Amino acid sequence: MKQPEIAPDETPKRKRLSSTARRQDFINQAIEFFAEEGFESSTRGLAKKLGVTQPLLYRYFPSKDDLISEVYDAVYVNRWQPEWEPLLRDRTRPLADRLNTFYNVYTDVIFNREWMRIYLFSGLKGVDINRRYMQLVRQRILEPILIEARVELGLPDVPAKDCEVEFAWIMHGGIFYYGIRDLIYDSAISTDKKRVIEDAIAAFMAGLKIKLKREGQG
Amino acid sequence: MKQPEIAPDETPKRKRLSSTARRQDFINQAIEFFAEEGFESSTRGLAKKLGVTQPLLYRYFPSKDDLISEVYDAVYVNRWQPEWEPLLRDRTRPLADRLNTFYNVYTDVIFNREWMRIYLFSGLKGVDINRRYMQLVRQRILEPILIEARVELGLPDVPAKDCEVEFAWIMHGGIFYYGIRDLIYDSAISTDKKRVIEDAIAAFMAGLKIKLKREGQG
DNA sequence: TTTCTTATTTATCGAATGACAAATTAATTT
DNA sequence: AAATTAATTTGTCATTCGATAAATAAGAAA
Repeated sequence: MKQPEIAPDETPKRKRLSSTARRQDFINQAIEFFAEEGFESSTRGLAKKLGVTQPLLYRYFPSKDDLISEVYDAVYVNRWQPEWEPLLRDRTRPLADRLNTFYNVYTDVIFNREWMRIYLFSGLKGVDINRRYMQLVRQRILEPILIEARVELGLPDVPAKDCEVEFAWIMHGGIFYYGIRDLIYDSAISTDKKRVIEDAIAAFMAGLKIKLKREGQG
Repeated sequence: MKQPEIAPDETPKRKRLSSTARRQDFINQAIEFFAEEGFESSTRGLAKKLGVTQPLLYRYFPSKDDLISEVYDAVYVNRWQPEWEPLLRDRTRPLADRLNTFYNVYTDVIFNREWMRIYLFSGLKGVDINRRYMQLVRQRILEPILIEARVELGLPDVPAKDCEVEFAWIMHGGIFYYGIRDLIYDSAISTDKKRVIEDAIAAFMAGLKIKLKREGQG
């Protein structure tokens, strides 16, 4: 099939974007690209996806690693919502309700192929941003939850013990791993996220109640 | 510094191993190597670790991918212990006891850096052996557990519902994610694995009891 | 229009990669 | 000891990689 010579304007002109717009576009598409192909994938492959030549990337980022750092920031830092934290501390609602709301909105953000794969790839690379992210989860999510639980059970308002944090991690990790099964392995059975979260939280609350009261006695 | 000419025997002679021994050694060290460096790492890097030249690898494996397949088999297939399954079905013991024993011995096998990293790397590559492994866990571990739970609670012995399997996955995933935090992210708090497992199982059993009885009524 | 700036491409470099062929050397067989 | 077999190394090739320098072209300023 010959290309009909109708439109002489069809010659692909170079698009020129403003520096900042182009840069942001590069980062956004780099997230998709590296999430799918891994960080070891080539800058040429990324350039192809972007529809530009490979050296152009180096006009915007000094090196591949610098670009990757920006990808981390865009995924880990920018998508964290500060309103999650007060939500968990809203004592006008039962804690179980708050937890359900939180984990539904939280997983709305992180349960997508991009986020999950970037998280796993960067974790395997040993980048310290992952460790910092887990500290964030611990301090801003899990420890507040444990304090709220004590308060709701009428127990003294003391900081959470390590083994309690570990217990909260089990619930959090269980929910997280559901996302991995769904988005990385395509192996989730139920697609009813809300229901899965509900059951996970119910078990956590039941288990925590027993655990805290037993500790209170011993 | 000159090398002192004391020992003329010191000249590094080539070691010659039997074909099968060499092959097995290659696979074992390839597990370590790829677990640490990722499957994208070079065959030259592996050869250096092995103390041989890179082309020798091609005497034993037709291609890099073939070697990687053998690594999968060695990790996923060979380390699975068939005795785990009857252990879960031993009705002379309370189910909670059986679960504790099982998860302690199971995690003795999979909670090591090699296993965990190979699992995550291959999962991200989308190799189907991961999906098959998860099916194995579901059919040989989780579904049997759910049947045993029904029996112990005096409920009718019917196959597990999807949402029950999902609930069992939450516990399993919670324990699994504890391993990831410990071995991949160095972020586990408690190193008392036994205790963490105990709490996870207690919450699961408490939650399941409620869940099954409620289902039995509705 | 002409000049100037800068976004983008072309061309290329040196290093690293998977893979193969041929030469070498150790062990086994005769 | 000589001959044969097989394990291992040396040498190399074609690609691909991240990165840089120089050339080109689009848009803004004059």
